Amino acid sequence: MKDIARRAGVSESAVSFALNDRPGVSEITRDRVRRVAEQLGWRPSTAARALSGEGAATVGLVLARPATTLGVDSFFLQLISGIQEVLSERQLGLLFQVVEDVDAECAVYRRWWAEHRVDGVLVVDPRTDDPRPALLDELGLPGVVIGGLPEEHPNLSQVRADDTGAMAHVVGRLHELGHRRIVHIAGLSSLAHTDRRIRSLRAEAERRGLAEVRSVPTDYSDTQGAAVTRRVLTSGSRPTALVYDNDVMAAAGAAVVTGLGLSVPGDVSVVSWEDSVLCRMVHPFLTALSRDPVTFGRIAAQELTALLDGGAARSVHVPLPELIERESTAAPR
Amino acid sequence: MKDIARRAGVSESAVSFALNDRPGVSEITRDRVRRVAEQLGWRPSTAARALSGEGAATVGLVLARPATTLGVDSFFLQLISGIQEVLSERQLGLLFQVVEDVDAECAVYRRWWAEHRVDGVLVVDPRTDDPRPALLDELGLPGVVIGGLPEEHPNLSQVRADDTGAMAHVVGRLHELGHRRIVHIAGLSSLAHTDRRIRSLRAEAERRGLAEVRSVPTDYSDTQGAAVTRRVLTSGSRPTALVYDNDVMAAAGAAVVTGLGLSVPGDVSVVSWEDSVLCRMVHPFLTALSRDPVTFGRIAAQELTALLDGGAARSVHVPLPELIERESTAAPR
DNA sequence: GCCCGTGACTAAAGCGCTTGAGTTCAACAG
DNA sequence: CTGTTGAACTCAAGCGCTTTAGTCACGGGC
Repeated sequence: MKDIARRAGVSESAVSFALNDRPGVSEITRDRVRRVAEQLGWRPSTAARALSGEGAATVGLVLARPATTLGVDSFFLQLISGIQEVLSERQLGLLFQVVEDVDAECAVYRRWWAEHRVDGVLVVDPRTDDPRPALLDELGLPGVVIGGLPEEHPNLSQVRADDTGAMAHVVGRLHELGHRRIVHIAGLSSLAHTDRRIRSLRAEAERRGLAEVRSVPTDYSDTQGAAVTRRVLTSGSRPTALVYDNDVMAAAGAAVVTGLGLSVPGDVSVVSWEDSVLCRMVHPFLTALSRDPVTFGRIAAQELTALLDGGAARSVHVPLPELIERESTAAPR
Repeated sequence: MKDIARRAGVSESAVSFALNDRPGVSEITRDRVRRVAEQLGWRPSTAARALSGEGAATVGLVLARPATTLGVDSFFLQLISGIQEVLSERQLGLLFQVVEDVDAECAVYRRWWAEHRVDGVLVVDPRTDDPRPALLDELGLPGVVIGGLPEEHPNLSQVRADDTGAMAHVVGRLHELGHRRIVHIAGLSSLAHTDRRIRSLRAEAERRGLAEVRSVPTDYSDTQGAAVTRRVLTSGSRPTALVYDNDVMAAAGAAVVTGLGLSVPGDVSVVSWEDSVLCRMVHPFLTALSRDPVTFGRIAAQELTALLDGGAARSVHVPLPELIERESTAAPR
């Protein structure tokens, strides 16, 4: 900037004003300064900016998952890609970290905030009893929760997926087909959306007078998905429809169904709460709820930038996922 | 730091020395300062550090892929998780960005470096004719290439996968089983490792006197994997073994094989150059090369920190992937 | 002709840390 | 007892930018 000032024949402050579209310089000087800056290939040093109170021009995202559980998930990279679309428009960086558990995640937030590394964070995988909102409050760190907590929160924005609506839709469709015994092979019970889905299922079943409907939580792995499937199909009165909380379990589960000599969808219908190549890769092709993680990310990032611009926290909803009916659902025989 | 200095009764510089394990303070003052700092919950401001010449304590990683191609890939999150293990030990942040293409990637490097946002970068998906090494050279930006370029490079470290060895192993095993007509359904031909695998295949086939062996490049998608599989199986003399450059294509391909009324592995053996849940989810289970992306990332991050510490650039190799033989490979009928 | 207001621009402090050039003082050799 | 050394510590500048409190000149109203 000193160079620019010299070459443009003005003071450093004038350069700062000119380059930041602040009043205090005439249009013609502004232009001159801009040209010189361009010519010199000047870029603001984020460090200096951050130091003089502007914030770090960076948002943080930490993913709390053991290394082994990673990579089952196509959801995340797409989410991030949506986030980036918005962030890069505003020249915001994304500081990313993966850690083992929520405690470590909290520690990361503390550190980032103390070191002035981020201006705000995107919180994923909200939990039923989540320590993070309180922490962000305590720190005063702006954040948006991707997925939605059970309650509203005065300082955090939330991007909510309508799990209740989606569940009602799925159950409705299955009921319509004639299913009355449905088992929901759920994900981690510590996650808020798992809990939400389980409750919604119960509520919807009640509303429709379906007695034999229940949820079984798992860890999302193909192994548990398969194990639970085997168990529910071989004990008690057999369900005619299975709803899986992700694609991997659905695929593994469908394989178990056929392995037991039953047919999909003849004997058992299968629905995956996540669409991916996998659903079109196993036979029969799996009926799936298709969410749009890219849009999800985009919205979340927008909310965060709004928050950083001083906007008030709020809750927004992403569009209801669409149920793509493929070959794995039909009326029960 | 001013506060710490005051409370500990020393100058700010003494505090700096004490906290950074630099000589110039007695052990007893150092301890005192440390205690006060601890008590005050002090954390260095990265911005200030960066500004006074210390670097940004951050490394960059940009992924150049169109949004749609993302998420097919379990490789990346695992890679990143390995990277993080090493980075977080050293309190280094990871600045992450996904962009559409390599040009955009180059622009990001320029910006990051000009803005002093990163100290070094991890370069993924090296290409046959890659503009990035030259750029990093021009900028003087330290980098390590994950995957390995065709040639060595004076300033960039490389973490190389032994594609040649792996290919030799796969072909050797198939030959041993009695296969003589092998088709390699490769990935993007612009990627260096694709080229390497194609060459290795040719070389190994020549060495073993196998005439009917070839590679067909694709875009890694299940669609192209399926299409190419159909083509090679229905035209000319039918291969007895197919080697796919990723798991998604292998699974899609295997489905096509059975769809054509052929049996896996009776008529056609299938090998996937990537292991994942998917390989144990389709029937028959797929024989796969099992790499370890976490280790890969860990090694890459280590090389980068070495480089940042002033070490010389060098090439290291990751362990040879293991061929996990499942149900999709056998002697041809 | 004087005063004030205003728009254009400058001077200088400050953000939190590092660092090289001092300063002080105790210990020790001569 | 003096001179020297070196360890322990302080001073102050500087990193690149923002920002507040100016300065300065010009024009218009009285």
